[in-house]
Amino acid sequence: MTDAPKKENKSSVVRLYEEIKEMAISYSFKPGERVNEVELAKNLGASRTPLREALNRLVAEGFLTFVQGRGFFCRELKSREIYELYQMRTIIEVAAVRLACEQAADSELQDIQNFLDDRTSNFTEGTSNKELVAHDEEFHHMIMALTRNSEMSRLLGNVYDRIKFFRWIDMDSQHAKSQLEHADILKALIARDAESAAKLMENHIRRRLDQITEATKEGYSRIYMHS
Amino acid sequence: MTDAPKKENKSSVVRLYEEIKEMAISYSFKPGERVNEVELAKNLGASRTPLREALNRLVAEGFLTFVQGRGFFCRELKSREIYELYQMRTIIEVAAVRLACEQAADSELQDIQNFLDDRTSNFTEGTSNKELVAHDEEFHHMIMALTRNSEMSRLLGNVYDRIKFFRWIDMDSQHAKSQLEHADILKALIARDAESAAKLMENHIRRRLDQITEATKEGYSRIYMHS
DNA sequence: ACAGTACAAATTGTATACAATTCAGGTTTC
DNA sequence: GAAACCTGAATTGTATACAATTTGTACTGT
Repeated sequence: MTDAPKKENKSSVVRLYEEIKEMAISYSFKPGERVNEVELAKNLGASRTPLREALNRLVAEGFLTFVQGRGFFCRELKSREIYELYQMRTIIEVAAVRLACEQAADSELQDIQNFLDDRTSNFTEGTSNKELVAHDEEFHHMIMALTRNSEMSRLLGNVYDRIKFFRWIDMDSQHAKSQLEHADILKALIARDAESAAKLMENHIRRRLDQITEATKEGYSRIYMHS
Repeated sequence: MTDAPKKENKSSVVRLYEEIKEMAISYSFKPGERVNEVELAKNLGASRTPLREALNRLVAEGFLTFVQGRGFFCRELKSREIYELYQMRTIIEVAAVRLACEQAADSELQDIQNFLDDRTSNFTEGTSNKELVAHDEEFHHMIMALTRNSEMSRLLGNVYDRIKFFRWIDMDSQHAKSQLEHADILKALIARDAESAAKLMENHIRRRLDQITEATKEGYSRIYMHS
């Protein structure tokens, strides 16, 4: 029996939170744009009360900003913020891969190996960027799970969501190299070589950051980028 | 003149958020206890609408939990969660002190030196635990600020708030040793010795965690502690 | 032209009403 | 005696009403 037939009793707030979060991740709101509450409430089929509760959560998570008396706004596209988030991501994941090296069971590493093998064979030309990013993310989340630190996992999820838009743009010609790097990181983990696993992870992420800054400078999303 | 007569520009939501956050930090709500919305709203002089908006923010920040149809609850006192937060704190701060070593201006390090000197001379027997913790926190925030990473600063603030209750309990006989360790960390920073600064910071925090786990095991707050 | 102003429209801020759900208790049933 | 089951009270979930504030715009005087 699967999860399907269960009575769907998600509250409005949770549903709205998830839907609006998706919109924020993909920049359905334009950067800096004010969120019109009555309009959004009507579009999502709810009233302003649960809507504002959801918006307040998203403010706390860094997807929106809030100005007293003026309302909720989409976060800006600041390259500084992207940089900071990538720096944070690096720090967390490098530490995570070190912890994983000590704590992971052999079988867990084997699971990740299987996951990678499975995907490389199933890859086709038609795979979308979003799917590639999702796959990439899953690898990193699997490593993170080995730390047994749910707070850090949650944090990493938040960071990933906030930079996802840029990863979608950037994933074009990177997934092949990226997959090789994943394999290398895992190899170091299986060899229980924390030092080189950490180094590989650091370079892996730094390279992505370099690409992003390059891409934004070259105008991939110049329509949006402000500073 | 005190706070009363000035036109209070802050919205209800922001005021409620701050007040309830203080209550959550200090466990004015008992662990696991449900937050009664009408009662709390009455006590804080507002209606349920802005109250719930504030509560939703605090859920997103990890101070409260939310269960569909049952309402908002004070977070539990799980030693596992404390451990995870301390581990996260260690990772962030060790990385921060490394970054600070590269990036800080000499004058900024001198400022921190002055801050420490100032406080050691101003310390008296009557200083409360809360003040000592606040002073301790400020040192760490000053180091963090040297990374120029506002996202990491914000995160560290959240982590500190969530473990503050335990630091209050635990600060009793530690501040003297703690201050010496702060001086050592700063010395390593001034010498631009990232490796030893990182090592000192790691030990500094690990020792606190050891004390906390010890303290909780010995029953400092057995009234509260669940698992 | 342009800064300032007045005023209407749009929008946010908050209280309240009521529906939906959960909870507490006593009662019945086995 | 314990589990299942009612039923009214308490509590949460959400829509709506209206007050407070902000915004857009036409108008005014210089």
